[in-house]
Amino acid sequence: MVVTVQQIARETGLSQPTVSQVLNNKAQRYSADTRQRVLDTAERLGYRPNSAARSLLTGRFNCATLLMGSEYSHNMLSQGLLSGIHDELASNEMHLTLAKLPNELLTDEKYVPRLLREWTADGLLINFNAMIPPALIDLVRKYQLPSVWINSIHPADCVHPADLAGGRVATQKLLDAGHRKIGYVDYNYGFNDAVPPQHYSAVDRRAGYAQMMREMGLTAQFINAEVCLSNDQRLTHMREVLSQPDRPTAIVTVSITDAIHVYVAAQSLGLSLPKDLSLIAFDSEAAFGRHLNIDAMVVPEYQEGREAVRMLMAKIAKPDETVPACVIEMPYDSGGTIAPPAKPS
Amino acid sequence: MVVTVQQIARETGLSQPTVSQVLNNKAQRYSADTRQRVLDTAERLGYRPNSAARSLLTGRFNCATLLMGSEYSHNMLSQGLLSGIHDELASNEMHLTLAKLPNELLTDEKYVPRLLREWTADGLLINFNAMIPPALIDLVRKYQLPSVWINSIHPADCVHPADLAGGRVATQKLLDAGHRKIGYVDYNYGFNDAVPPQHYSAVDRRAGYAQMMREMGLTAQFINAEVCLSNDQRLTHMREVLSQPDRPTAIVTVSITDAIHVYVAAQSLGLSLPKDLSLIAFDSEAAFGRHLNIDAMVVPEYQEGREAVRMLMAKIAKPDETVPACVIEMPYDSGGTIAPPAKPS
DNA sequence: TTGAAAGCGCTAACAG
DNA sequence: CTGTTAGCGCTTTCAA
Repeated sequence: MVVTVQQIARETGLSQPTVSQVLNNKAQRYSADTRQRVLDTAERLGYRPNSAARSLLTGRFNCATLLMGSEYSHNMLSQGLLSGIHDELASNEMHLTLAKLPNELLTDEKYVPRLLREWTADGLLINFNAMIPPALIDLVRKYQLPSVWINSIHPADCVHPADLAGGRVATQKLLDAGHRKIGYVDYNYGFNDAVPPQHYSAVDRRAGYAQMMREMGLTAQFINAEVCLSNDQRLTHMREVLSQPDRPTAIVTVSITDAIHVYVAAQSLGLSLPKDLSLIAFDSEAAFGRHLNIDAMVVPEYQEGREAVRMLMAKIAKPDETVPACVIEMPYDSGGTIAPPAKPS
Repeated sequence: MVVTVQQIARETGLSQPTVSQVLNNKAQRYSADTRQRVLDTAERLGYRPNSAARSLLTGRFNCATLLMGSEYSHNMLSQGLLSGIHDELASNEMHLTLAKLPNELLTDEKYVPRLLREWTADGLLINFNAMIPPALIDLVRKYQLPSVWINSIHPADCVHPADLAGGRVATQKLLDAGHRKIGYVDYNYGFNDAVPPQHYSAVDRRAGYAQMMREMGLTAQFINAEVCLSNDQRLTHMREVLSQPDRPTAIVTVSITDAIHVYVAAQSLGLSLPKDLSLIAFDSEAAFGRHLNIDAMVVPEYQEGREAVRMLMAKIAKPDETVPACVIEMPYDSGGTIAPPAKPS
């Protein structure tokens, strides 16, 4: 059935450690003949090293676990982040296991997924976008595994985008084009019974916008609602906003969803972008330019993933040292939706 | 450092196997006192079983590997699929490792990721949406690991949505509402230099639409282009189509991206949905209703994931038996974009 | 240049 | 009820 080193040893008439040595490329000291014989039979039999046996011996799993929340809004596991994590792990000869933390943990503190109950990985990447349950933090500490927080702010050992700076830059782009009446759209903002609660990124992006406007002596105009609106309600609301005589000439949105609503509302009012309205959104790498071309501050997911793994590798090497928080700038990508305002205000 | 059964044995003065037995809940035959002592010290020391040691002994890794292409268009790893796979694995006390197959494999046949070179998982889930490289198929056969194909059609051991039936149902919905001039939009269709080549799903969805139209004695109207258009070009093209006097009164789109283009183009022409135009799209679970409310045939990703794992578990149990292909119906979800045509044609 | 011996952490068999 | 013995597949000494 499964081919072991032992079998190759028998087959070749060599000792089991000899085969092991040859297969691991160590010790060029073996005779060319022996080496060839071993490699040939290994190939012929389809030998594959048993990672469990090696782990047991080395004490390393060559594996990191990505821990995520189980609700869509909690994890938003993006293609880019996953790719970045995967690629950087791969370049360290490590692989990735996935653990979704079910809602049970949030309520029933007893529940812990097997991946965490057992000793399976060398490190932990924690991607909880919002509402990190305190039980999780305890668990991580108790688990004593090198870990890095992704997309959340901690004193150290974390990586996240520069959302505040992103908010500033987005606003700056519109200011540079000559806009003064700039609105900020986040239809998920503000209502307390929101599920999930606001993530820091939404708060920071908004704050970046507000800062920039204040510094320029301009009035911030927040466009949102007190309650959670449906897509259609948002479109209607947005149409109302854009129908006002003193409507904003440019808009920043916290997400691509909001941006699409602005885009569609504008179209239906006969406003064309960017001639009559400028628009810039925060967007993920994977979604950028996918549906519509919209200027965006792009969440640097891939780089985040790579950076997180680099930090994790450092922590695995020196478990007792903390790594300083890593804040990654958001690049700006043009989508052709920014132009000077029609009539200078 | 790392706590082992051995240490608990020393700590409690018991033998190492005794501790092991107690921890594994087997053998209630131990004295209550002993059991308590073991469990307490295990808890106190923060004991965690070493999965490698167990794997070595049992010959099972309690783990499945999800194999994906590394290009966006190749994998489209959706939230739903991942969740389904994860949850079904979890309910079998298994976990998930991820392996992205880099482009090297497509060209350099020598390259194989470590996860496949080594003996690490009990089974393989293969999610290659398009262009499965022949080398991969060989590799899978050579690897002799129980495996299930996701989102691709094979004689057996595969799970995929019923795209053809989906195309028929989508068209039927519009027919039922009274439409006769029904267009089909797929801007990625038709040009040969397309990257990636057409996935079967696009072909089947289109074929389902065409079948239905033919059966009703109606003329199919395919809306696409000979070359790959940008988002803006698609919008322009769509506007032209919808400006014709004999424009379709209803549209099926192969993807949500195309649907958004139709939606926006319609809005900009002053056509409101569903009054002036009905629209139904194929959409993923994760994206449904996310940006805009649009009627959709929803790709049953979560269920696919669960089904794939169920099949895999069966194959792991009986590696020599094949499992019949599993085709999953696509549910229809209303988004409020279907209504009878304005003037009955 | 190769083989023998030991042991990683754990479970399963059997003996007491 | 509990301890002893053995061994999973592999790597790492160390001896020959």
